[in-house]
Amino acid sequence: MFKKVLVAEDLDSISLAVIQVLEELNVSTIHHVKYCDDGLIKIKKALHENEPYDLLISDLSFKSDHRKTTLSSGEELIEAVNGVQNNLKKIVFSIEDKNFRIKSLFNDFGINAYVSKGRNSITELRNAIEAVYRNEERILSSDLSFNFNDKTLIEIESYDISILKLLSRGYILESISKEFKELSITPNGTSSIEKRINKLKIYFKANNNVHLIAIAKDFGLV
Amino acid sequence: MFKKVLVAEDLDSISLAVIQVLEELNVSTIHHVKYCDDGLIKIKKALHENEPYDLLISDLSFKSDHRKTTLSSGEELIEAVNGVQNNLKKIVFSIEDKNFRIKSLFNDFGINAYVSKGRNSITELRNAIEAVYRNEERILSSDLSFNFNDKTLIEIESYDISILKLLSRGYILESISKEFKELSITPNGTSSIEKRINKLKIYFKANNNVHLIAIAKDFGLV
DNA sequence: CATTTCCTTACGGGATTCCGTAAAAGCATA
DNA sequence: TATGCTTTTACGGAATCCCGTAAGGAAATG
Repeated sequence: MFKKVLVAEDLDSISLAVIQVLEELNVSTIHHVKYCDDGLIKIKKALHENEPYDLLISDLSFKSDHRKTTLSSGEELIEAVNGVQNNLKKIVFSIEDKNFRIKSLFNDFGINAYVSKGRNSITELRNAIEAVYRNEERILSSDLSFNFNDKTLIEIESYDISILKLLSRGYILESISKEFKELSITPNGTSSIEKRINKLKIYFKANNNVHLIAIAKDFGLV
Repeated sequence: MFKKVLVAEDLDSISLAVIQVLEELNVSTIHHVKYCDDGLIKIKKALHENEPYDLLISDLSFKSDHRKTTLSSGEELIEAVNGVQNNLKKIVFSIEDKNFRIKSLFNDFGINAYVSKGRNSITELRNAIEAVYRNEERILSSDLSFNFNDKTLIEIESYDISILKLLSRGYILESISKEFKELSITPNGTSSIEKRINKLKIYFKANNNVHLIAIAKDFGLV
């Protein structure tokens, strides 16, 4: 079994359970951080001292409070970690259940398992840890199990997200066009952006922009 | 201390911690349900058998899964419970941190304490339970502590929420007007609704309807 | 009962979205 | 360079939103 594991989870009520699982699995060194920044520091330090972690179990969303942070989400933490310790195994343990985001975690962030917090997540988490230890890939807790080849949501790219983001901040077409020109994002004609929004509306079956943003918010795209 | 407590919480990783707190406080009978419906049944049954619960600790949001449910949120559970056992003490333990919703829990649902899930929530929860037992009122975990007299968000009433809900579902002004007429919600002229939306836009500093809905989503109003 | 005030509804013009068509530009191929 | 294909941009009319003004109606006041 893993020897040294780091848990990144802000809610104390949850980290308690995670640590308990790790103890039951006889992990000898279990560390826990409540902020992403602390997680990165610990990983760097361990690496520097030649006692690197075997596994990272991280949440995705972290509450913001008085403390100023550089890394504010699990994604950011994982991205940073990938830059310093490539071989570290990664399990994400989160409430998120949107295919789009989960797929991106496997494809873009190279995580090894995703466990969704739910009614039986403690067992699911234990299973996932054991499976990752056996070097299995792309482990998904059983309440999710979607098809990785399904292209439905994967097609939405960062360009679309940028549009949705600006829309949700009250920009009108012309302002979006202007902003895109400044950021050298193409295409940036109002007409092209309009067409793209139209595609999104068809895709998400939205009646109008207001509806579209409401849906995008529900999907966690913005 | 309380003798008989019911915990309504779907995430097993969290209920574990809650139950642990209750055990430490020497609560002799601790029951736990993962669905709101089960919670109501248990409370009714206990009442019927003349062994009612002293305290309910409930989450607000419950994941939906294969199982069909009548009550789908903590609010609905509490509302139902208020109808059958008025003297039951109620603590809400949730991640929610929007003043609007929390105030409504105290004012409209008569809860005794609100503890927000966070980095020190286990201690907060323990304190809240003890305070409720001492008959203290309106207990709030320390990371929130807002002013109850602050009228900023309390002014937004169900009429506004109805408008925002329909907007977020893609309705245009005219459709909202028609819908309101059918439901006998007044005022229902397109012009009045328009004016109300305008007020909301000023209030939330929104540039347009799209922006407004994005903000409303962020605030958890819809 | 007349007057005032507030709330609701109606109307209108400009801005923006919505949606289709067409021109212009970029790109590959021969 | 010429040709065809695709992507991007431009344009225009209808629908809807946006925002101010005003008319109509109900409740409050004297």
